[in-house]
Amino acid sequence: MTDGITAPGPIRHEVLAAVLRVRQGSLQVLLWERAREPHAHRWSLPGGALGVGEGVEASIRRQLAEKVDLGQVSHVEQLAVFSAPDRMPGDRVIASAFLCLVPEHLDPEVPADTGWHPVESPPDTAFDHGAIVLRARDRLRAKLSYTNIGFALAPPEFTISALREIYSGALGHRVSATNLQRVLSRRGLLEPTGRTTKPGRSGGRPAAEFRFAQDSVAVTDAFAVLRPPAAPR
Amino acid sequence: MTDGITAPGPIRHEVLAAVLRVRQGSLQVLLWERAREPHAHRWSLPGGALGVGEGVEASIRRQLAEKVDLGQVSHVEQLAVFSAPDRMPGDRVIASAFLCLVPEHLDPEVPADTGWHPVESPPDTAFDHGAIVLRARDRLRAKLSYTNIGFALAPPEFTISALREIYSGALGHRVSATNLQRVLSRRGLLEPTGRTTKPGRSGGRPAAEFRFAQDSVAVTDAFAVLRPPAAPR
DNA sequence: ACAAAAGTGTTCGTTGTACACCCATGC
DNA sequence: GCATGGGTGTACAACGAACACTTTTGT
Repeated sequence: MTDGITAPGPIRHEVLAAVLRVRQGSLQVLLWERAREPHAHRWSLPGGALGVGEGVEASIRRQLAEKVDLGQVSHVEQLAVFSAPDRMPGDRVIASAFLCLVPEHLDPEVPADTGWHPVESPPDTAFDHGAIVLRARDRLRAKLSYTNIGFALAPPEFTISALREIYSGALGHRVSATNLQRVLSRRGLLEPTGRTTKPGRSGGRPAAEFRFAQDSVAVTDAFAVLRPPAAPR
Repeated sequence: MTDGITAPGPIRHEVLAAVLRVRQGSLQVLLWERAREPHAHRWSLPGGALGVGEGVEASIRRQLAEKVDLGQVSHVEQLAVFSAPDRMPGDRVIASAFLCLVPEHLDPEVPADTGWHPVESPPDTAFDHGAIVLRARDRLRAKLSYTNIGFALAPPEFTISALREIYSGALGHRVSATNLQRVLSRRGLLEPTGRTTKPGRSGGRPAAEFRFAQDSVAVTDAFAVLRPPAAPR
Protein backbone atom coordinates (compact mmCIF):
# COMPACT_ATOMS: atom_id res chain seq x y z
CA MET A 1 0.00 0.00 0.00
CA THR A 2 1.55 3.31 0.85
CA ASP A 3 4.42 1.51 2.41
CA GLY A 4 7.09 0.22 0.12
CA ILE A 5 6.75 2.82 -2.57
CA THR A 6 9.37 2.11 -5.17
CA ALA A 7 9.79 3.97 -8.39
CA PRO A 8 11.47 1.38 -10.61
CA GLY A 9 12.32 3.91 -13.30
CA PRO A 10 13.20 7.56 -13.43
CA ILE A 11 9.76 9.14 -13.56
CA ARG A 12 10.04 12.89 -13.95
CA HIS A 13 7.44 15.40 -13.01
CA GLU A 14 6.72 18.63 -14.82
CA VAL A 15 4.20 21.41 -14.44
CA LEU A 16 2.43 23.05 -17.37
CA ALA A 17 0.18 26.07 -17.58
CA ALA A 18 -2.58 26.90 -20.00
CA VAL A 19 -2.51 30.67 -19.58
CA LEU A 20 -5.69 32.16 -21.00
CA ARG A 21 -6.84 35.70 -21.63
CA VAL A 22 -9.49 37.49 -23.68
CA ARG A 23 -8.49 40.05 -26.27
CA GLN A 24 -10.72 41.66 -28.87
CA GLY A 25 -13.48 39.31 -27.91
CA SER A 26 -11.49 36.17 -28.47
CA LEU A 27 -10.01 33.68 -26.04
CA GLN A 28 -6.27 33.26 -26.36
CA VAL A 29 -3.67 30.91 -24.94
CA LEU A 30 0.00 31.56 -24.36
CA LEU A 31 2.18 29.17 -26.37
CA TRP A 32 5.86 28.78 -26.87
CA GLU A 33 7.50 27.57 -30.03
CA ARG A 34 9.87 24.70 -29.43
CA ALA A 35 13.29 25.22 -30.93
CA ARG A 36 14.61 21.70 -30.43
CA GLU A 37 13.51 18.16 -31.02
CA PRO A 38 11.36 16.46 -30.15
CA HIS A 39 8.48 18.31 -31.74
CA ALA A 40 10.65 21.17 -32.94
CA HIS A 41 8.66 24.14 -34.29
CA ARG A 42 5.50 22.93 -32.66
CA TRP A 43 3.87 25.03 -30.00
CA SER A 44 3.86 24.02 -26.37
CA LEU A 45 2.67 25.24 -23.02
CA PRO A 46 4.93 27.14 -20.67
CA GLY A 47 6.21 25.18 -17.69
CA GLY A 48 9.05 22.91 -16.75
CA ALA A 49 10.45 20.48 -14.27
CA LEU A 50 9.22 20.46 -10.73
CA GLY A 51 11.82 21.57 -8.22
CA VAL A 52 12.82 19.36 -5.32
CA GLY A 53 11.34 21.26 -2.42
CA GLU A 54 8.49 22.73 -4.37
CA GLY A 55 4.76 22.07 -4.52
CA VAL A 56 3.19 21.98 -7.96
CA GLU A 57 1.33 25.26 -7.62
CA ALA A 58 4.39 27.07 -6.27
CA SER A 59 6.33 25.62 -9.16
CA ILE A 60 4.03 26.81 -11.91
CA ARG A 61 3.85 30.24 -10.31
CA ARG A 62 7.63 30.40 -10.18
CA GLN A 63 8.07 29.25 -13.75
CA LEU A 64 5.49 31.67 -15.06
CA ALA A 65 7.23 34.48 -13.23
CA GLU A 66 10.22 33.80 -15.43
CA LYS A 67 8.11 34.66 -18.49
CA VAL A 68 5.11 36.58 -17.30
CA ASP A 69 5.22 38.88 -14.35
CA LEU A 70 3.60 36.84 -11.61
CA GLY A 71 1.43 39.73 -10.47
CA GLN A 72 -0.21 39.68 -13.84
CA VAL A 73 -1.61 36.20 -13.41
CA SER A 74 -4.92 36.71 -11.68
CA HIS A 75 -5.91 33.11 -11.13
CA VAL A 76 -4.20 29.73 -10.91
CA GLU A 77 -5.96 26.42 -10.47
CA GLN A 78 -5.16 22.77 -10.95
CA LEU A 79 -6.59 21.20 -14.03
CA ALA A 80 -5.54 17.56 -14.10
CA VAL A 81 -2.61 15.21 -14.26
CA PHE A 82 -1.55 13.98 -17.66
CA SER A 83 0.32 10.73 -17.29
CA ALA A 84 -0.01 8.59 -20.39
CA PRO A 85 3.24 6.62 -20.57
CA ASP A 86 3.79 7.65 -24.19
CA ARG A 87 2.75 11.27 -23.84
CA MET A 88 6.31 12.33 -24.55
CA PRO A 89 8.98 10.43 -26.39
CA GLY A 90 11.98 9.29 -24.37
CA ASP A 91 11.82 9.54 -20.62
CA ARG A 92 8.65 9.13 -18.69
CA VAL A 93 7.24 12.53 -17.73
CA ILE A 94 4.12 13.17 -15.73
CA ALA A 95 2.57 16.59 -16.08
CA SER A 96 0.47 18.55 -13.62
CA ALA A 97 -1.53 20.95 -15.73
CA PHE A 98 -2.90 24.28 -14.55
CA LEU A 99 -5.42 26.79 -15.73
CA CYS A 100 -4.11 30.35 -15.35
CA LEU A 101 -5.86 33.58 -16.24
CA VAL A 102 -4.57 37.03 -17.15
CA PRO A 103 -6.84 40.05 -16.97
CA GLU A 104 -7.64 41.95 -20.12
CA HIS A 105 -5.94 45.23 -19.25
CA LEU A 106 -2.51 43.72 -18.66
CA ASP A 107 -0.02 42.95 -21.35
CA PRO A 108 2.84 41.00 -19.82
CA GLU A 109 6.15 40.98 -21.60
CA VAL A 110 6.74 37.60 -23.13
CA PRO A 111 9.88 36.25 -24.81
CA ALA A 112 10.20 36.41 -28.57
CA ASP A 113 9.47 32.76 -29.11
CA THR A 114 6.18 32.86 -27.21
CA GLY A 115 2.92 34.36 -28.25
CA TRP A 116 -0.84 34.44 -27.81
CA HIS A 117 -2.92 32.22 -30.05
CA PRO A 118 -6.67 31.84 -30.43
CA VAL A 119 -7.91 28.85 -28.48
CA GLU A 120 -10.38 27.98 -31.21
CA SER A 121 -7.79 27.68 -33.94
CA PRO A 122 -4.46 26.98 -32.33
CA PRO A 123 -1.27 26.23 -34.26
CA ASP A 124 0.28 22.77 -34.29
CA THR A 125 0.71 21.81 -30.66
CA ALA A 126 3.39 19.59 -29.16
CA PHE A 127 2.75 16.38 -27.23
CA ASP A 128 -0.64 16.37 -25.52
CA HIS A 129 -0.67 20.11 -25.02
CA GLY A 130 -3.58 20.61 -27.36
CA ALA A 131 -5.77 18.45 -25.17
CA ILE A 132 -4.68 20.40 -22.12
CA VAL A 133 -5.70 23.66 -23.74
CA LEU A 134 -9.14 22.26 -24.49
CA ARG A 135 -9.55 21.12 -20.92
CA ALA A 136 -8.58 24.57 -19.71
CA ARG A 137 -11.04 26.21 -22.06
CA ASP A 138 -13.88 23.96 -20.96
CA ARG A 139 -13.08 24.44 -17.31
CA LEU A 140 -13.08 28.20 -17.69
CA ARG A 141 -16.37 28.18 -19.54
CA ALA A 142 -18.04 26.02 -16.95
CA LYS A 143 -16.79 28.13 -14.08
CA LEU A 144 -17.93 31.38 -15.66
CA SER A 145 -21.41 30.06 -15.15
CA TYR A 146 -21.35 29.19 -11.46
CA THR A 147 -18.46 31.15 -9.96
CA ASN A 148 -17.21 34.74 -9.93
CA ILE A 149 -14.15 33.75 -11.97
CA GLY A 150 -14.87 36.55 -14.43
CA PHE A 151 -12.95 38.87 -12.09
CA ALA A 152 -9.76 37.19 -13.23
CA LEU A 153 -10.36 38.11 -16.86
CA ALA A 154 -11.66 41.62 -16.34
CA PRO A 155 -9.77 44.81 -15.51
CA PRO A 156 -10.29 46.24 -12.02
CA GLU A 157 -12.99 48.57 -13.26
CA PHE A 158 -15.15 48.18 -16.30
CA THR A 159 -18.43 49.00 -17.93
CA ILE A 160 -21.04 46.35 -18.49
CA SER A 161 -20.48 46.34 -22.21
CA ALA A 162 -16.75 45.84 -21.72
CA LEU A 163 -17.53 42.95 -19.42
CA ARG A 164 -19.99 41.62 -21.95
CA GLU A 165 -17.22 41.55 -24.51
CA ILE A 166 -15.02 39.56 -22.15
CA TYR A 167 -17.65 37.01 -21.24
CA SER A 168 -18.67 36.71 -24.82
CA GLY A 169 -15.12 36.03 -25.94
CA ALA A 170 -14.47 33.51 -23.20
CA LEU A 171 -17.72 31.64 -23.69
CA GLY A 172 -17.58 31.71 -27.45
CA HIS A 173 -21.09 32.99 -27.96
CA ARG A 174 -23.03 36.19 -27.80
CA VAL A 175 -23.94 37.37 -24.30
CA SER A 176 -26.61 39.95 -23.59
CA ALA A 177 -25.38 42.92 -21.58
CA THR A 178 -28.81 43.26 -20.03
CA ASN A 179 -28.88 39.76 -18.66
CA LEU A 180 -25.22 39.65 -17.72
CA GLN A 181 -25.83 42.72 -15.61
CA ARG A 182 -28.84 41.16 -13.98
CA VAL A 183 -27.30 37.79 -13.28
CA LEU A 184 -24.10 39.11 -11.77
CA SER A 185 -25.88 41.80 -9.79
CA ARG A 186 -28.42 39.37 -8.41
CA ARG A 187 -25.58 37.27 -7.10
CA GLY A 188 -23.93 40.27 -5.52
CA LEU A 189 -20.78 40.00 -7.61
CA LEU A 190 -20.80 43.54 -8.96
CA GLU A 191 -20.55 46.81 -7.18
CA PRO A 192 -20.75 50.24 -8.81
CA THR A 193 -17.73 52.52 -8.54
CA GLY A 194 -20.07 55.49 -8.79
CA ARG A 195 -18.23 56.85 -11.80
CA THR A 196 -19.20 56.79 -15.44
CA THR A 197 -17.23 56.76 -18.66
CA LYS A 198 -17.62 59.38 -21.37
CA PRO A 199 -19.36 58.13 -24.50
CA GLY A 200 -17.45 57.88 -27.77
CA ARG A 201 -17.61 60.35 -30.66
CA SER A 202 -20.79 58.75 -31.89
CA GLY A 203 -22.64 59.67 -28.72
CA GLY A 204 -24.66 57.49 -26.45
CA ARG A 205 -25.42 57.50 -22.80
CA PRO A 206 -22.38 57.40 -20.48
CA ALA A 207 -21.76 53.93 -19.09
CA ALA A 208 -21.62 53.24 -15.36
CA GLU A 209 -18.42 51.71 -14.04
CA PHE A 210 -18.40 48.56 -11.92
CA ARG A 211 -15.91 46.35 -10.18
CA PHE A 212 -16.10 42.82 -8.87
CA ALA A 213 -16.94 42.73 -5.18
CA GLN A 214 -14.48 39.90 -4.54
CA ASP A 215 -11.10 39.21 -6.05
CA SER A 216 -10.74 35.55 -5.22
CA VAL A 217 -12.67 32.79 -6.80
CA ALA A 218 -15.82 31.62 -5.02
CA VAL A 219 -18.71 29.41 -5.97
CA THR A 220 -21.73 31.63 -6.28
CA ASP A 221 -24.34 29.21 -7.51
CA ALA A 222 -23.74 25.86 -5.82
CA PHE A 223 -26.34 23.14 -6.17
CA ALA A 224 -28.79 24.14 -8.79
CA VAL A 225 -30.84 21.18 -7.69
CA LEU A 226 -31.22 18.83 -4.75
CA ARG A 227 -30.34 21.52 -2.32
CA PRO A 228 -30.93 21.07 1.38
CA PRO A 229 -34.48 21.64 2.58
CA ALA A 230 -35.31 25.14 3.70
CA ALA A 231 -34.84 25.78 7.40
CA PRO A 232 -38.25 26.07 9.06
CA ARG A 233 -39.02 29.47 10.47
CA MET B 1 10.63 0.32 1.35
CA THR B 2 13.07 2.82 2.85
CA ASP B 3 10.58 4.54 5.04
CA GLY B 4 13.07 6.16 7.35
CA ILE B 5 15.08 9.29 6.83
CA THR B 6 16.94 9.14 3.58
CA ALA B 7 18.90 11.60 1.56
CA PRO B 8 16.75 13.73 -0.75
CA GLY B 9 16.29 11.22 -3.52
CA PRO B 10 14.22 11.35 -6.66
CA ILE B 11 10.65 12.57 -6.45
CA ARG B 12 8.32 9.63 -6.17
CA HIS B 13 4.80 9.44 -7.42
CA GLU B 14 1.93 7.59 -5.81
CA VAL B 15 -1.75 7.20 -6.56
CA LEU B 16 -4.42 7.28 -3.87
CA ALA B 17 -8.11 6.55 -3.99
CA ALA B 18 -10.94 7.86 -1.89
CA VAL B 19 -13.38 5.01 -2.46
CA LEU B 20 -16.85 6.07 -1.42
CA ARG B 21 -20.13 4.24 -1.05
CA VAL B 22 -23.46 4.77 0.65
CA ARG B 23 -24.70 2.29 3.23
CA GLN B 24 -27.70 2.68 5.53
CA GLY B 25 -28.06 6.23 4.40
CA SER B 26 -24.54 7.25 5.28
CA LEU B 27 -21.55 8.01 3.10
CA GLN B 28 -18.55 5.84 3.81
CA VAL B 29 -14.92 5.79 2.74
CA LEU B 30 -12.58 2.81 2.53
CA LEU B 31 -9.58 3.23 4.82
CA TRP B 32 -6.64 1.07 5.72
CA GLU B 33 -4.96 0.98 9.10
CA ARG B 34 -1.23 1.51 8.85
CA ALA B 35 0.78 -1.10 10.66
CA ARG B 36 4.15 0.64 10.52
CA GLU B 37 5.65 4.03 11.09
CA PRO B 38 5.29 6.72 10.05
CA HIS B 39 1.77 7.32 11.25
CA ALA B 40 1.34 3.79 12.54
CA HIS B 41 -2.26 2.95 13.56
CA ARG B 42 -3.59 5.88 11.65
CA TRP B 43 -5.93 5.32 8.76
CA SER B 44 -4.90 5.93 5.19
CA LEU B 45 -6.26 5.69 1.69
CA PRO B 46 -5.61 2.68 -0.52
CA GLY B 47 -3.09 3.18 -3.27
CA GLY B 48 0.60 2.90 -3.87
CA ALA B 49 3.47 3.64 -6.13
CA LEU B 50 2.92 4.38 -9.77
CA GLY B 51 4.33 1.71 -12.06
CA VAL B 52 6.80 2.60 -14.77
CA GLY B 53 4.71 2.08 -17.86
CA GLU B 54 1.46 2.97 -16.22
CA GLY B 55 -0.83 5.98 -16.40
CA VAL B 56 -2.24 7.22 -13.12
CA GLU B 57 -5.77 6.02 -13.78
CA ALA B 58 -4.60 2.60 -14.89
CA SER B 59 -2.48 2.48 -11.77
CA ILE B 60 -5.23 3.23 -9.31
CA ARG B 61 -7.51 0.73 -11.06
CA ARG B 62 -4.82 -1.92 -10.83
CA GLN B 63 -4.09 -1.23 -7.21
CA LEU B 64 -7.72 -1.26 -6.25
CA ALA B 65 -8.16 -4.56 -8.05
CA GLU B 66 -5.73 -6.01 -5.56
CA LYS B 67 -8.16 -5.17 -2.77
CA VAL B 68 -11.53 -4.57 -4.30
CA ASP B 69 -12.74 -6.42 -7.33
CA LEU B 70 -12.28 -3.90 -10.11
CA GLY B 71 -15.70 -4.65 -11.56
CA GLN B 72 -17.17 -3.40 -8.33
CA VAL B 73 -15.82 0.09 -8.77
CA SER B 74 -18.42 1.87 -10.82
CA HIS B 75 -16.68 5.18 -11.31
CA VAL B 76 -13.15 6.53 -11.21
CA GLU B 77 -12.18 10.16 -11.68
CA GLN B 78 -9.19 12.34 -10.95
CA LEU B 79 -9.50 14.59 -7.98
CA ALA B 80 -6.28 16.55 -7.68
CA VAL B 81 -2.57 16.34 -7.15
CA PHE B 82 -1.29 16.67 -3.62
CA SER B 83 2.29 17.81 -3.67
CA ALA B 84 3.18 19.73 -0.55
CA PRO B 85 6.88 19.02 0.04
CA ASP B 86 6.22 18.01 3.64
CA ARG B 87 3.07 16.03 3.05
CA MET B 88 4.91 12.89 4.06
CA PRO B 89 7.97 12.57 6.25
CA GLY B 90 11.11 11.32 4.55
CA ASP B 91 11.23 11.14 0.80
CA ARG B 92 9.36 13.49 -1.41
CA VAL B 93 6.13 11.87 -2.65
CA ILE B 94 3.60 13.42 -4.95
CA ALA B 95 0.13 11.92 -4.90
CA SER B 96 -2.49 11.79 -7.62
CA ALA B 97 -5.77 11.42 -5.80
CA PHE B 98 -8.90 9.83 -7.23
CA LEU B 99 -12.56 9.68 -6.40
CA CYS B 100 -13.93 6.16 -6.81
CA LEU B 101 -17.46 4.96 -6.23
CA VAL B 102 -18.90 1.58 -5.34
CA PRO B 103 -22.59 0.87 -5.87
CA GLU B 104 -24.76 0.10 -2.90
CA HIS B 105 -25.63 -3.47 -3.74
CA LEU B 106 -22.03 -4.69 -3.93
CA ASP B 107 -19.94 -5.70 -0.96
CA PRO B 108 -16.38 -6.21 -2.11
CA GLU B 109 -14.11 -8.34 0.00
CA VAL B 110 -11.55 -6.18 1.73
CA PRO B 111 -8.51 -7.20 3.77
CA ALA B 112 -8.75 -7.44 7.54
CA ASP B 113 -6.90 -4.20 8.13
CA THR B 114 -9.20 -2.14 5.91
CA GLY B 115 -12.71 -1.06 6.58
CA TRP B 116 -15.49 1.38 5.75
CA HIS B 117 -15.74 4.50 7.83
CA PRO B 118 -18.29 7.30 7.87
CA VAL B 119 -17.01 10.27 5.94
CA GLU B 120 -18.52 12.66 8.44
CA SER B 121 -16.68 11.25 11.45
CA PRO B 122 -13.59 9.49 10.19
CA PRO B 123 -10.94 8.00 12.45
CA ASP B 124 -7.47 9.54 12.75
CA THR B 125 -6.14 9.84 9.24
CA ALA B 126 -2.55 9.66 8.09
CA PHE B 127 -0.67 12.38 6.22
CA ASP B 128 -3.01 14.59 4.19
CA HIS B 129 -5.47 11.81 3.55
CA GLY B 130 -8.19 13.46 5.58
CA ALA B 131 -8.14 16.45 3.26
CA ILE B 132 -8.33 14.16 0.26
CA VAL B 133 -11.43 12.48 1.64
CA LEU B 134 -13.11 15.84 2.11
CA ARG B 135 -12.30 16.85 -1.43
CA ALA B 136 -13.76 13.60 -2.68
CA ARG B 137 -16.91 14.09 -0.67
CA ASP B 138 -17.39 17.64 -1.93
CA ARG B 139 -16.78 16.63 -5.51
CA LEU B 140 -19.33 13.84 -5.27
CA ARG B 141 -21.92 16.12 -3.74
CA ALA B 142 -21.46 18.75 -6.40
CA LYS B 143 -21.65 16.25 -9.22
CA LEU B 144 -24.82 14.67 -7.91
CA SER B 145 -26.46 17.96 -8.69
CA TYR B 146 -25.47 18.42 -12.33
CA THR B 147 -24.50 14.97 -13.62
CA ASN B 148 -25.97 11.48 -13.66
CA ILE B 149 -23.28 10.23 -11.28
CA GLY B 150 -25.90 8.72 -9.03
CA PHE B 151 -25.82 5.66 -11.26
CA ALA B 152 -22.46 4.80 -9.76
CA LEU B 153 -23.86 4.65 -6.24
CA ALA B 154 -27.12 2.91 -7.02
CA PRO B 155 -27.80 -0.75 -7.80
CA PRO B 156 -28.79 -1.58 -11.38
CA GLU B 157 -32.47 -1.46 -10.50
CA PHE B 158 -34.08 0.37 -7.67
CA THR B 159 -37.21 2.03 -6.39
CA ILE B 160 -37.41 5.75 -5.99
CA SER B 161 -37.34 5.51 -2.23
CA ALA B 162 -34.21 3.37 -2.34
CA LEU B 163 -32.64 5.96 -4.58
CA ARG B 164 -33.79 8.68 -2.26
CA GLU B 165 -31.97 6.95 0.58
CA ILE B 166 -28.77 6.87 -1.48
CA TYR B 167 -28.92 10.51 -2.54
CA SER B 168 -29.82 11.53 0.94
CA GLY B 169 -26.86 9.69 2.41
CA ALA B 170 -24.44 11.02 -0.14
CA LEU B 171 -25.62 14.61 0.11
CA GLY B 172 -25.92 14.57 3.87
CA HIS B 173 -29.40 15.99 4.00
CA ARG B 174 -32.99 14.92 3.54
CA VAL B 175 -34.08 14.53 -0.07
CA SER B 176 -37.71 14.40 -1.13
CA ALA B 177 -38.61 11.33 -3.16
CA THR B 178 -41.20 13.34 -5.03
CA ASN B 179 -38.78 15.94 -6.26
CA LEU B 180 -35.94 13.51 -6.85
CA GLN B 181 -38.24 11.57 -9.14
CA ARG B 182 -39.25 14.67 -10.98
CA VAL B 183 -35.78 16.12 -11.40
CA LEU B 184 -34.16 12.93 -12.64
CA SER B 185 -37.09 12.07 -14.90
CA ARG B 186 -37.19 15.50 -16.43
CA ARG B 187 -33.56 15.10 -17.36
CA GLY B 188 -34.22 11.73 -18.90
CA LEU B 189 -31.91 9.90 -16.51
CA LEU B 190 -34.44 7.35 -15.31
CA GLU B 191 -36.28 4.69 -17.20
CA PRO B 192 -38.87 2.33 -15.72
CA THR B 193 -38.15 -1.38 -15.81
CA GLY B 194 -41.89 -2.01 -15.88
CA ARG B 195 -41.73 -4.13 -12.77
CA THR B 196 -42.77 -3.32 -9.24
CA THR B 197 -41.58 -4.50 -5.86
CA LYS B 198 -43.87 -6.04 -3.30
CA PRO B 199 -44.61 -3.85 -0.30
CA GLY B 200 -43.32 -4.82 3.14
CA ARG B 201 -45.37 -6.47 5.90
CA SER B 202 -46.76 -3.14 6.89
CA GLY B 203 -48.44 -2.63 3.56
CA GLY B 204 -48.27 0.22 1.16
CA ARG B 205 -48.49 0.60 -2.55
CA PRO B 206 -46.00 -1.45 -4.58
CA ALA B 207 -43.07 0.62 -5.80
CA ALA B 208 -42.15 0.90 -9.44
CA GLU B 209 -38.64 -0.13 -10.39
CA PHE B 210 -36.32 2.10 -12.35
CA ARG B 211 -32.84 2.02 -13.76
CA PHE B 212 -30.49 4.74 -14.94
CA ALA B 213 -30.68 5.24 -18.68
CA GLN B 214 -26.91 5.64 -18.96
CA ASP B 215 -24.10 3.94 -17.07
CA SER B 216 -21.30 6.37 -17.73
CA VAL B 217 -21.02 9.78 -16.24
CA ALA B 218 -22.39 12.68 -18.27
CA VAL B 219 -23.14 16.29 -17.52
CA THR B 220 -26.89 16.70 -17.59
CA ASP B 221 -27.30 20.27 -16.52
CA ALA B 222 -24.48 22.29 -18.02
CA PHE B 223 -24.65 26.08 -17.84
CA ALA B 224 -27.36 27.05 -15.48
CA VAL B 225 -26.72 30.58 -16.61
CA LEU B 226 -25.15 32.47 -19.49
CA ARG B 227 -26.13 29.81 -21.94
CA PRO B 228 -25.92 30.40 -25.65
CA PRO B 229 -28.81 32.34 -27.16
CA ALA B 230 -31.71 30.27 -28.39
CA ALA B 231 -31.49 29.34 -32.05
CA PRO B 232 -34.00 31.40 -34.02
CA ARG B 233 -36.79 29.34 -35.55
C1' DA C 1 -61.90 -0.17 7.55
C1' DC C 2 -57.51 1.45 8.49
C1' DA C 3 -52.63 2.32 8.21
C1' DA C 4 -48.75 2.63 5.36
C1' DA C 5 -46.07 3.52 1.44
C1' DA C 6 -45.95 5.18 -3.41
C1' DG C 7 -47.11 8.27 -6.77
C1' DT C 8 -49.48 12.51 -8.94
C1' DG C 9 -51.30 17.25 -9.21
C1' DT C 10 -50.95 21.84 -7.96
C1' DT C 11 -49.13 25.97 -6.13
C1' DC C 12 -45.53 28.95 -5.31
C1' DG C 13 -41.28 31.49 -5.58
C1' DT C 14 -37.05 32.10 -8.09
C1' DT C 15 -34.31 32.30 -11.93
C1' DG C 16 -32.87 33.40 -16.54
C1' DT C 17 -34.09 34.99 -21.27
C1' DA C 18 -36.13 37.99 -24.49
C1' DC C 19 -37.69 42.21 -25.79
C1' DA C 20 -39.77 46.63 -25.51
C1' DC C 21 -39.07 50.92 -23.84
C1' DC C 22 -36.80 54.94 -21.60
C1' DC C 23 -32.34 57.78 -20.71
C1' DA C 24 -28.23 60.60 -21.61
C1' DT C 25 -24.99 62.06 -24.58
C1' DG C 26 -22.58 63.81 -29.30
C1' DC C 27 -23.35 65.91 -33.53
C1' DG D 1 -33.77 66.74 -33.51
C1' DC D 2 -31.81 62.44 -34.20
C1' DA D 3 -28.75 58.68 -34.03
C1' DT D 4 -26.25 55.96 -30.77
C1' DG D 5 -25.21 53.32 -27.08
C1' DG D 6 -26.59 52.51 -22.00
C1' DG D 7 -29.94 51.13 -18.76
C1' DT D 8 -34.57 49.62 -16.85
C1' DG D 9 -39.09 47.40 -16.78
C1' DT D 10 -41.90 43.72 -17.99
C1' DA D 11 -43.49 39.44 -19.82
C1' DC D 12 -42.66 34.74 -20.25
C1' DA D 13 -41.09 30.07 -19.64
C1' DA D 14 -38.62 26.68 -17.04
C1' DC D 15 -37.32 24.83 -12.94
C1' DG D 16 -37.31 23.13 -8.32
C1' DA D 17 -39.42 22.93 -3.60
C1' DA D 18 -43.29 22.12 -0.87
C1' DC D 19 -47.43 20.02 0.12
C1' DA D 20 -52.01 18.21 -0.48
C1' DC D 21 -54.22 14.51 -2.36
C1' DT D 22 -54.96 10.03 -4.60
C1' DT D 23 -53.69 5.15 -5.43
C1' DT D 24 -52.56 0.51 -4.03
C1' DT D 25 -51.31 -2.61 -1.05
C1' DG D 26 -51.18 -5.45 3.92
C1' DT D 27 -53.47 -6.40 8.17
